[in-house]
Amino acid sequence: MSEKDAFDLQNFLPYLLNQAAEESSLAFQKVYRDRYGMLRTEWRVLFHLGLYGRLTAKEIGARSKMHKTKISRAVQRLEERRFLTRDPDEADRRQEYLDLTAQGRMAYRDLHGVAHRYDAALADTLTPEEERILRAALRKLARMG
Amino acid sequence: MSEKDAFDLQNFLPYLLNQAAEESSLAFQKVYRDRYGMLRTEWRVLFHLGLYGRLTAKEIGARSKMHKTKISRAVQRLEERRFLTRDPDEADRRQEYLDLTAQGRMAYRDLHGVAHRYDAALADTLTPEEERILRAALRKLARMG
DNA sequence: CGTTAACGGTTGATTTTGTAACTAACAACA
DNA sequence: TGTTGTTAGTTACAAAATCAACCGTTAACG
Repeated sequence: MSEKDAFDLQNFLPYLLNQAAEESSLAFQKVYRDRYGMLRTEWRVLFHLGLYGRLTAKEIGARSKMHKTKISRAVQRLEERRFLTRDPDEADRRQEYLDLTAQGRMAYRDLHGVAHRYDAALADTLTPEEERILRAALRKLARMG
Repeated sequence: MSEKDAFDLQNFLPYLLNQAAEESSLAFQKVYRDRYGMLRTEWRVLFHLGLYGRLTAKEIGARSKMHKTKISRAVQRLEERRFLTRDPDEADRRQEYLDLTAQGRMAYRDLHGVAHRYDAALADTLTPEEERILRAALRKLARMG
C-alpha cells in the first residue's frame, strides 16, 4: 500500500461532507419532526412553497433536485395534514399548482425562524472568513453535477 | 418576519452541506456500486479495515459513528461476498475480529485509489485556500455532536 | 386530423434504513 | 456462587427511499 500517503477517510471530501451534513442536520430535524411530524422531504417542499409561493411539483423538483416520487409523496402527506392545497392548472391539466394553507404558512414561518437562528448558531462556531469561504466552496461543489 | 433578510434554503448550512455531499458522492458511488455491488455502509467498513487492519465491529462503530445495526448488516454482506472473514475473539466471545480477504484487499486498494484521485479532482475545482478552509470547517462541523 | 412521442405526476414492488427488542457472553459485587 | 447489570452483536418489524412501470394529457409532425 502507499506508505507515506496519509489519504484516509477523514481526508475524503464526500465522506467529510457527509459527516458534517448529517451532524448539522440532526438538531433541526428534531424540530420539524417533533413539532410537525414532518420528514426531510416535507419540510423541503414546505420551504420552497414558503419562499417562492405557488409552484408545481415539477418546479420544486427543478429547484431542489429531489426526485419526483419523493416530491409526490411529500405533497400527499402535506396535503393530508392540511399544510397545502392543490389547484389544478386548467391550461395544462397534467400539472397542479401547490399553495400553502394558513396552517402551512404558520409552520413555514416557525421553521424558517428556527432554521435561521440555527444557521447563525452553526456559523458562530466558525470565523467569519471560514464561514464565507465555506459557503462559497459548498455552492461550487453542489453545482458540480 | 424579517423583510430584507434574504435567508433562504441556499443559505441554510445543513441544506447546503447536504446538496454538496450528495452531489460530490454521486460519481464515487457509481464506482463502488457498479464495480463491486457495494452500498455506502459497505465501502465504509471496507475502508476502515483496509486502513486500520483487523478491527471489531464495535471499533468500526467508534471510528465511523455508524450505528451498530448498519455495521452488522454491512459485515454480513461483505462476508457473503467474500470481502472479509470473521475471527471470533477467544478471550471475549461476544466480539469477533474482522479481516479483509485477498479479494477484499484488492477491492480496497482499487477503491482507495479511485477515492484519492476523485478527491484530488474535487479539490481542483477549489482554490488552495478554499480547500484548506473547507476541510477545516467541515471537521469542526462534523465534530459538533 | 391521427398517430407517436414526451411530459407531469402517481403507484407498486423491492431495497435500505431506523428503532427496539432480543441473545449470548462477560463483569461486579453482595 | 448467584444475582444483577452491561456489553457486542443480531434480528424483527416499521418507516422510508429507490426504481420501473404506469395513467392521463399535451406536443410534434406526418
